[in-house]
Amino acid sequence: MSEGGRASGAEGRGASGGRPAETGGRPAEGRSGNGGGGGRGGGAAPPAPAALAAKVRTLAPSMTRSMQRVAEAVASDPAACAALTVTGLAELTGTSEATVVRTARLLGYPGYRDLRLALAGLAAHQQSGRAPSVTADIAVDDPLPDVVAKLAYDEQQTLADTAAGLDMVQLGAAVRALAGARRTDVYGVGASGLVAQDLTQKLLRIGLIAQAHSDPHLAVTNAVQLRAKDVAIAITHSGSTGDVIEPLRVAFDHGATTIAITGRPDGPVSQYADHVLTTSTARESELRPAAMSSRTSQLLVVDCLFIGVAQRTYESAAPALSASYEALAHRHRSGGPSR
Amino acid sequence: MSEGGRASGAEGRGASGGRPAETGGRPAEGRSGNGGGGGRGGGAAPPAPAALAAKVRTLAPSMTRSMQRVAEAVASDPAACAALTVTGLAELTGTSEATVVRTARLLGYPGYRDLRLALAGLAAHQQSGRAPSVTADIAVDDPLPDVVAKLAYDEQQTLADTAAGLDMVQLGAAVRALAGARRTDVYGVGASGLVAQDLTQKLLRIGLIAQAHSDPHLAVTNAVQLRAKDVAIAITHSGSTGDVIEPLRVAFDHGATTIAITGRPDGPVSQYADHVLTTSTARESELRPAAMSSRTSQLLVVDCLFIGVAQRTYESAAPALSASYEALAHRHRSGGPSR
DNA sequence: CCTTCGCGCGAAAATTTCCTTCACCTCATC
DNA sequence: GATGAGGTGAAGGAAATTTTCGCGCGAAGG
Repeated sequence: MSEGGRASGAEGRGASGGRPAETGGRPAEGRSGNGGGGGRGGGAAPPAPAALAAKVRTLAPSMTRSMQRVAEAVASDPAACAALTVTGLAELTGTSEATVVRTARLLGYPGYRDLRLALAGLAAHQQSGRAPSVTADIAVDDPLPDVVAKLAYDEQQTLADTAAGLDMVQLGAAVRALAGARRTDVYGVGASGLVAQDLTQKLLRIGLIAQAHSDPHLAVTNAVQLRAKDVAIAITHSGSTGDVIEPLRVAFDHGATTIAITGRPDGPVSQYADHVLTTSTARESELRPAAMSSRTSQLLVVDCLFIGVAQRTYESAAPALSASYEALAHRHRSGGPSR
Repeated sequence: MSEGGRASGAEGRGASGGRPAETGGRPAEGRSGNGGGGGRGGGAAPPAPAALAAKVRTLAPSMTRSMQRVAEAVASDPAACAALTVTGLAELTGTSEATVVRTARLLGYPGYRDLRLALAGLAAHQQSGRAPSVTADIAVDDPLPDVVAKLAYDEQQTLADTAAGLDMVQLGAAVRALAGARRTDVYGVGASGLVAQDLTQKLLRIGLIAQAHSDPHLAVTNAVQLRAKDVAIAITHSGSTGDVIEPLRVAFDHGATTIAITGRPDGPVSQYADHVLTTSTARESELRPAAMSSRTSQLLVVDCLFIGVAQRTYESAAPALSASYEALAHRHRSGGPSR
């Protein structure tokens, strides 16, 4: 075979651009018959992107009986055929390997191998095509895979909504306040309490002084200590959680810069907030309380705050980050994953 | 690219005799096979439909250098790799055919042939999706709007990867265990501790008995109390957090059903886990530690668990949900401060 | 009805591609 | 510096794909 090496001739990195063999030019079109139509190098025959079924129908008349059987099998169930070897497909269609290869050639591929690749792509394409009910609410009898898909989709949606709805001016102001704060208090109860803690953990990691409060009494007690240049953040989805508003009000009255992260910017909490960051409110269903998606939204806002602050205080944040990382290293069991 | 000085430098050093737990037998044999749930024995590991990039990132740390090169090539340009034979890809990555095959195996495919097929499918998939312009890492001098966009995009990606990579068999088994549990303990420290609390809060809301532990000592103390029919869940991104593994081990030894939620399914934590739920690992950058995206991923898994359990226990969950909702209603005020 | 010819078809050889085994080499540990 | 445990690639074997070649069926002509 003069064609010799696609692979061997590759000689490496150039390969990424064009495929090895073709670029070099075929030595001699020794291949008789077949009009060379199959070769990608020679003709302008596109490997057929996804319109395979159409091609099958177009070419069907010019096919022999056996080839039609193969073509039909391929067109009707690409996924199944992609999983079969040449021998398997031959058996399935009651034909021979040679016929399968001939069919692949007729469809425009150099051989069965490439047809199979295209088939796999087509199958994947079809797979993605069907996901119609994902947008529906989660039902009690949804199978697990649907639950996962719906949840992931919903949360993605929440993220997009949040990002789109974030007021950059408010965010910027909040970041500036945080970056220059002497200390920062974060108030949140329930699910929002976890978000408050998350923010606190992050701020501590870059060397800032921050504390989260879930206990309303302690929160107020601490809020009294705040003064100008300090920052207080209240996190509440409803915007009307008294236990969180109260400490924020105290902080506000004592001259601290106050920030509210809420899904209801028109709620009571905003009264005492210098800056309001709005989280998105996703539709809720019985199985999926609002708290669930609000958490996702809140966390994104918190992350944005964190990154923003880290950027502005990069000089001190970077060392602090690595320091906290180092400090934790030994907590990971040695003998762990080898690599 | 992310591997410069990979985080795991910490874990690397110890490596005293511990094979990655993947295939290794469990320390305590003779436990129920649990309906073939165990994925390790060569169970029905899904060959990964389109979540290949995620899988690469998940498994990259447990790969050798050469394999990482192959994996990276595959992940960065699936289309090009799909066009290459085993020899071609070996040359492209400067490795040997054996290494390519080994990598394919590690990614969950029987051999390179099947990886190649999946690659073709992935390529077709990417073809349809637009190339997002915000894939770059977050830089120190990024303006705030870019930060928000990138963060949101990254987290969306993380969600998609997680959903795609979740093993439904394991998830189903975990849900069943939780739904039938007498009590549930959840272990997590640091950022994962917040996720543990989140899960606990949710389970409590539907009337289950659950408790989160961040204190390793208390966690172990509690783990001793567990017995068959109880469930213990460990949440750790690294898969090698001793403070979390220890209580899980104790629970495991006492006969409880154990579940691990980790980004490193090959890590030590899996040794003591009846069911392993894998979270996705996003690429990390200096400003965006891995802990950040792992949290998103973990939360999705936790949400899936929650919904799954709520479905299975709907009769009791629904009333419990509304009851807890009612109980909190008065905490939200419409006007001024109360109390 | 028989012969001749063309052509579709498949079995098996030829070849490429993929997988496995084994020995070498590197690196880490003692 | 010795020792051992993998990572790594080269070569050989297995499986796939592609090509070759001849059989058999049906049609046209004798």
